[in-house]
Amino acid sequence: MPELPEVETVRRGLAPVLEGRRLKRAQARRPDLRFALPERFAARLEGAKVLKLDRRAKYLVAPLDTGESLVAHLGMSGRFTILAKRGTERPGEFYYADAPDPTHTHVVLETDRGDRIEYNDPRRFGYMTLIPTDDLEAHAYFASLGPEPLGNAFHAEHLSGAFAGKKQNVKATLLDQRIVAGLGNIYVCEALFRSSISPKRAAGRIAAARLELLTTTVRDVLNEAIEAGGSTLRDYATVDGALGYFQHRFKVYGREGEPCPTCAAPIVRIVQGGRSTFYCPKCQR
DNA sequence: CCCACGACCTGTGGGC
DNA sequence: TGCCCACAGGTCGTGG
Repeated sequence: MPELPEVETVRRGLAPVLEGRRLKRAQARRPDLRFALPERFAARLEGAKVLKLDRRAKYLVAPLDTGESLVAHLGMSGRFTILAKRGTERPGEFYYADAPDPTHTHVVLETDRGDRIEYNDPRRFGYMTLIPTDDLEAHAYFASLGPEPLGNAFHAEHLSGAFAGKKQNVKATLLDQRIVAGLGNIYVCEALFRSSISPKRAAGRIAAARLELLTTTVRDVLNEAIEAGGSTLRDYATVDGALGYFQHRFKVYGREGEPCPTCAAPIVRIVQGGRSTFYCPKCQR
């Protein structure tokens, strides 16, 4: 599920049930996700008050009143489900229409208000840990991250500096979290399409004016996806029963062989760095 | 340092 | 129906 917009959507969904709540119970059903969970993981969570729920790049970061922060990355298939106490659902909470396979529910949290939050992750590429809040910025997960694409430090000058001299193609370069933090395979394809930049072009060989456009399209595509509630590629419904069905229509991602929305030439799929890239060879140069 | 590639793990969908 | 392969939203470690 998760690129930046999806993680942000999860953050917004979880914040109302977590922020200001005390964790009455925590359970780790296995000792590891992608990496080993820290020593006494559940015990260190139990009794802690969640001060806030933040996002940095694709990480969720929850500072606790114990001085530690719970840090979670959803990997490829991680998802949180809120099982709100019956009758207490509020707007902003959500569940997935297709219930996750319970055999892959690895972490369960219960708040002092009676809400239950489950972390499910079949592929187990996700990870969680506890880091002293004061040490977050220096931690290996965060120290080398580039700027937030929706923040003020992400602009054309940043990209021209980071791209200077790079022979690597721009697609792979934009996936490098040290250059911009939070982009993933889908939104890189979409932003390059909107910028008319070929994914095969060397990052160091993009004119300044096009980098300006690229920063704009990156922001736009992320903001639109966040507004749409994150593109989970699956339907989800809001707890209050509103028709929450969401189908984000990508322009190129996953559309091999379909006509380019601009010029009708077929969208092409290529492999770069072992991952699929979708683009229009006529529009993107 | 830069870059390409395999590894991690499970599920799903297409082709035969 | 069953089997096998390719592929999936991300990162990390290794080796050139």
